[in-house]
Amino acid sequence: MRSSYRDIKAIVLTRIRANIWPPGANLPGEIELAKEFGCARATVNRAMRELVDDGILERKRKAGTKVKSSPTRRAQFSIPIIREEITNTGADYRYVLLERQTITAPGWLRSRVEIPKGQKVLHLRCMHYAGRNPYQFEDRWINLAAVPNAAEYDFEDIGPNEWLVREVPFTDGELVFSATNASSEIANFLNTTDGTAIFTIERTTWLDKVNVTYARLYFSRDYKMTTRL
Amino acid sequence: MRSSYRDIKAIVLTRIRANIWPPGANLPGEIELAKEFGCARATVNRAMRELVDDGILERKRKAGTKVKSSPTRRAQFSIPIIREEITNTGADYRYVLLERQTITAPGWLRSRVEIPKGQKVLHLRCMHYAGRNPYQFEDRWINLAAVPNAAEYDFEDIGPNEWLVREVPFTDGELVFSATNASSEIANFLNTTDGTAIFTIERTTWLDKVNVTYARLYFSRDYKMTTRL
DNA sequence: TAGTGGTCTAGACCACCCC
DNA sequence: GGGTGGTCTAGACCACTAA
Repeated sequence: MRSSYRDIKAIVLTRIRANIWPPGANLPGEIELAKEFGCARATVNRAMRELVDDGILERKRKAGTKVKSSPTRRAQFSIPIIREEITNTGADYRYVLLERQTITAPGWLRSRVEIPKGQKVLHLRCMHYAGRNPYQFEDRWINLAAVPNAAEYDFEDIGPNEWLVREVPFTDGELVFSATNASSEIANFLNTTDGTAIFTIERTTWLDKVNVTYARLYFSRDYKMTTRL
Repeated sequence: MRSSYRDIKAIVLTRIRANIWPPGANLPGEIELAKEFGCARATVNRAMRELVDDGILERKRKAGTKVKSSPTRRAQFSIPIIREEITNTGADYRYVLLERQTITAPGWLRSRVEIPKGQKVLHLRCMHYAGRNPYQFEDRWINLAAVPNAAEYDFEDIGPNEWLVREVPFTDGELVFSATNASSEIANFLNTTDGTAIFTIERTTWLDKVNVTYARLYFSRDYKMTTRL
């Protein structure tokens, strides 16, 4: 049996680990490798392209392929729908809308997401529970100019995140991870004490340069986000 | 000009956004799409494969291709070499080794990373600075059975992360993100007050099931990790 | 069991960019 | 200018799995 692109990836990785091709080294060209592995050039090409995706190799036309000198492995993760994240652990998911209010976009929000002055936004605050335990407090603003039908939806049964993901497409997004000391209000929602370190995600999404929504997600105490490389 | 795989990706995304193919909908098969776009099936295949990678589509043999019902976009990020992360901001990078000690792996570490009893590990504690400001406190353990030559390296000039990335290959890794209240010791290192919320990364890597290293990285106050979707 | 995606091939043309 | 990777093609066989 000839080599598949998976075989080739494995072989290349082995050689890199064995220091046959140390960081910074140039690899043979695709044609030569295809000859060595007894396969078509396209097969080698696919293997190499995936290794670039994985952050192992660098390629440039004419210059060739080399092992990245500092092999910064790329990690992939996905922000799951919170309902699924909770039910996957076996717990019951419960959602509560705390507040729903149409307001004029405040200055700090406008400066953050480039919303014009006077623009109306929908402000929502909600809690997500895993069984009896608070799981996440969500503080969210939705740009009503970008999502007019949000104004008619009550968000009593379905959280804004889940609703938006299903109803409103987006082209760009930003995620910011940080740690926050719980304010007394947030501590109260999350059933913990003032000042507790809270894992926080800020999420912003755009549809073709127009801001759709901005959210701050405060997770319960001891929440950890895990990723494999 | 015929369609390239990039064109096809763009068209498919447009149709999904225009609700021509709403979440959960089945797409035509590759052969049919190839006919529509006037290109080879392989070209369609590549476009579709990448959309699966991006978290937009799901595919199963025989069942066909459908739009993910909850389009969980996957985000990619790379953990940069800390030196580069700092010098990229224009600041000077400074590294200080605080402590270097060979010890028998403590129980909590063994249980976490499956190191046999009695195994020697190298324990390092270091600080990374951006200019005059503390940037990260690193608490690291290196499995000397997996990385014997770490015992002979002094780590005075190069941080363990950077050294390991260059010297020791790994096959698997785990990243855990969380928020921690600073202990008085960590607060001291990071020049902040007790209890400050600290963004924390735990990183574990293995080489073929053998643990290489485990590290806890405590970032300075207000550190944020940003990713685009 | 039949239909769909998964993969491979041999050949081709092209774009980029280092020398 | 010429070598390298980037992409596309037309055709083929295979593997999985829903029906």
